[in-house]
Amino acid sequence: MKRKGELPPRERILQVARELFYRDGIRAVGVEAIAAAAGTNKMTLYRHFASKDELVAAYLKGLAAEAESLWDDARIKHPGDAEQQLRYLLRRVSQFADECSGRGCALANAAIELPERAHPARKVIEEHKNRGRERLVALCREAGYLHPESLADEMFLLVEGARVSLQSVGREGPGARLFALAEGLLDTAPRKKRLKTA
Amino acid sequence: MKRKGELPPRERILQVARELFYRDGIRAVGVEAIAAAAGTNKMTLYRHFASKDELVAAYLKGLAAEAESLWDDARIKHPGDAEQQLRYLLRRVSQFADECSGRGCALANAAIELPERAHPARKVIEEHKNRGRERLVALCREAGYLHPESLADEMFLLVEGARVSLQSVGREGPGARLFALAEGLLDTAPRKKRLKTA
DNA sequence: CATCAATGTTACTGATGGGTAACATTGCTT
DNA sequence: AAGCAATGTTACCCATCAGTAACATTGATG
Repeated sequence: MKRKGELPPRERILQVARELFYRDGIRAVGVEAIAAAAGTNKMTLYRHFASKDELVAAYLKGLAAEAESLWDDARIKHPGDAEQQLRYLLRRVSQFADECSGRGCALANAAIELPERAHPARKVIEEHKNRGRERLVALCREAGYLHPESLADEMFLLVEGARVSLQSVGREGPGARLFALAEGLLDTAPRKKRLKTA
Repeated sequence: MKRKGELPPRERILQVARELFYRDGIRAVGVEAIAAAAGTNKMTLYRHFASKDELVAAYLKGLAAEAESLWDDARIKHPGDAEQQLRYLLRRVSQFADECSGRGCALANAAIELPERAHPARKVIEEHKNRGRERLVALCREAGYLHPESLADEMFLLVEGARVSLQSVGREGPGARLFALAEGLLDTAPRKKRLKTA
């Protein structure tokens, strides 16, 4: 049944999982619905994923990888300029918040839906968020800010808050100010004195 | 079966719902489990709540009411002093974030678990969060800040971000800085010139 | 053409979940 | 004691869901 021009079932399943898990919630979507929407069936799904939990973990891992490629984009667009990289990331994240249909961050949502410490998805989520925080601190430091950890955490909280609040106060809520607020931070946060290296 | 000294079944159910829904998630907890943990049974539960969805709405309404009593506390403790009220609220919220077992805001979590626009819980959540935002703006204005909406939204995002990030980066993460960051905001945000009224 | 791996199909299990019916019990009130 | 409302008990119905077994089909490769 392999029609040319079509992705293999595993990829189709992951793609559909992205849409359905994100839109309706992980617990609200059954594996059968995913298989059907992917043009395949439960049996094939279970040949590629050991369990629903593993499918969820794979789904989140794909999202995390994609999100982390943003950092590479930033480095490529503004090589050597940490502050511009920060602003670039900020722009992209704000833009996403504006387009994401009000469901916020899929990783954060999954963490809320799956509180069991042992769930395979939790490791993916925690590692992703922690890496993001560390990278943010590193960029803030590289950009010469005086208190990089504090500034990075503030931006982190603003971004997380903007995405989660989409669901309760909507796109017109406080999240709409994310870009302006965070850029204000970058503008006014204290920096090291620029010592002329020449 | 009404033993003296015990709360009536409705209250016991709501209390148990608070614990279980919050700890394990709404979709993860069945009504039967709640009834049993409340020392009663499904039939009695359904005599007090038309459906699980209504029980969820009632559970969240209770939480919202309790959270909103914080504003009254603040007004009583610091009457006429909007800035001190803000700092008081901030302290209480930070303290909660430190003690809440890492599951963050039950209202925000519920919004993530229940994306259906028609769910009776959504109205409770949205109204609660919007009221909170409005009250925050009002307090910031009353405290004489120059840009009350902007300042209020920034605090709102920090608080929401701190609570949601508990689940992915833990209590030692960026959320641990919530109090310091938000107080810094109150310290440095621009205010109207204090015109002597005397 | 023969083989073999990947996929499809159907049907099933066992568990759980929301919700209800019918009837028994309790305890307060008069 | 009688009555009544709230509660308890048991047994259901029906849907859904994760996961599996057994078997049929396809398609590319040799």
